[in-house]
Amino acid sequence: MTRPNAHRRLLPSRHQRPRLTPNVVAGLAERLTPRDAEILDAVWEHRVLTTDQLTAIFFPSIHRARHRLLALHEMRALDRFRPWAPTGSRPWHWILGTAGAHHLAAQRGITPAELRYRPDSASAIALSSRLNHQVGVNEFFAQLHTTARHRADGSAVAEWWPERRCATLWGDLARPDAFGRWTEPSPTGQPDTIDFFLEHDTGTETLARVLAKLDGYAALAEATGITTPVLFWLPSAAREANLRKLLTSSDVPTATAVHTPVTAPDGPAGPVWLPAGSTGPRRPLIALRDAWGTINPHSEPV
DNA sequence: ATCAATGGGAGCTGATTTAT
DNA sequence: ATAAATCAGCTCCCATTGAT
Repeated sequence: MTRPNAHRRLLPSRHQRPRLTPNVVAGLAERLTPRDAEILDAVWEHRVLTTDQLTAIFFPSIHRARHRLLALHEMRALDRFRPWAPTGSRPWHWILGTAGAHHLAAQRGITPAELRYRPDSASAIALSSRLNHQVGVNEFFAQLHTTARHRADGSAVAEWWPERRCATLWGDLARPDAFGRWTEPSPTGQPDTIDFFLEHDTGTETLARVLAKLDGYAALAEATGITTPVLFWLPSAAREANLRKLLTSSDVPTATAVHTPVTAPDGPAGPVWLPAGSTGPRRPLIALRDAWGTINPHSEPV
């Protein structure tokens, strides 16, 4: 009963997962590691994370990630789906499972109902037209985690607030895809930090509509007294060039980058950012602070 | 001593591309 | 048209490591 791997002999696993009884939920509490709990939390907060993304954030190797995620799946802590792909295969996409929701609620000291978890609404993302967008946003932060892990110098994703949390706080004015805080060590000893709002662009909105969001960000900056730069993470060089033509005047600091593997091989932490009004060279994420002068450094959001 | 996590090998599935 | 090669990703298995 206490051997987590014993049940793995039972195949096919999909049909052998236990029903959700109080016993299952209680058993989960004994078998989940602290990292497992973080995974459940992340999958709930960010709706859906792929095997690669969870590996980047939590695991030392893809091999171990698959191993543990499968175990969590069989415990009903996680659910998963695999989007159809025109060519080749896609990784598993992981979402919170019913037993995982119970555990997460207990961990937070609330009831499952208060968590507002519904299995069908959680899995709705699988068929949602926003799946690619959500996965893209999460990929941005997964790549930051990869950079931090690879450097092992103290660089870190200090904050990663999902769209839902941002909307709760500021939704009447602006609805960023995420709020983030990235830190890197500096020679002074005091770490460098940059706060940002992410606008992950998949090219489906008109540029006029994208641009119109900046009014909301300006209003938000005025309301809170904190100016937080907006980063546009774009799918193609053409899209970026067209947007930059329109970004010439703005009350909010902005920067753009193109997120193809060729243009951003090192992810968003690398020298890919071009501040609005600048002609180059492209700067690393951390260097954007200097690009706009000192905008209330180290200020707390909210 | 025990048990979970890790690292890596081997083999499987499902899909496409290339060769016969 | 059929078979073989190829590819990404997942699972099974075993030896080792690490924490308690």
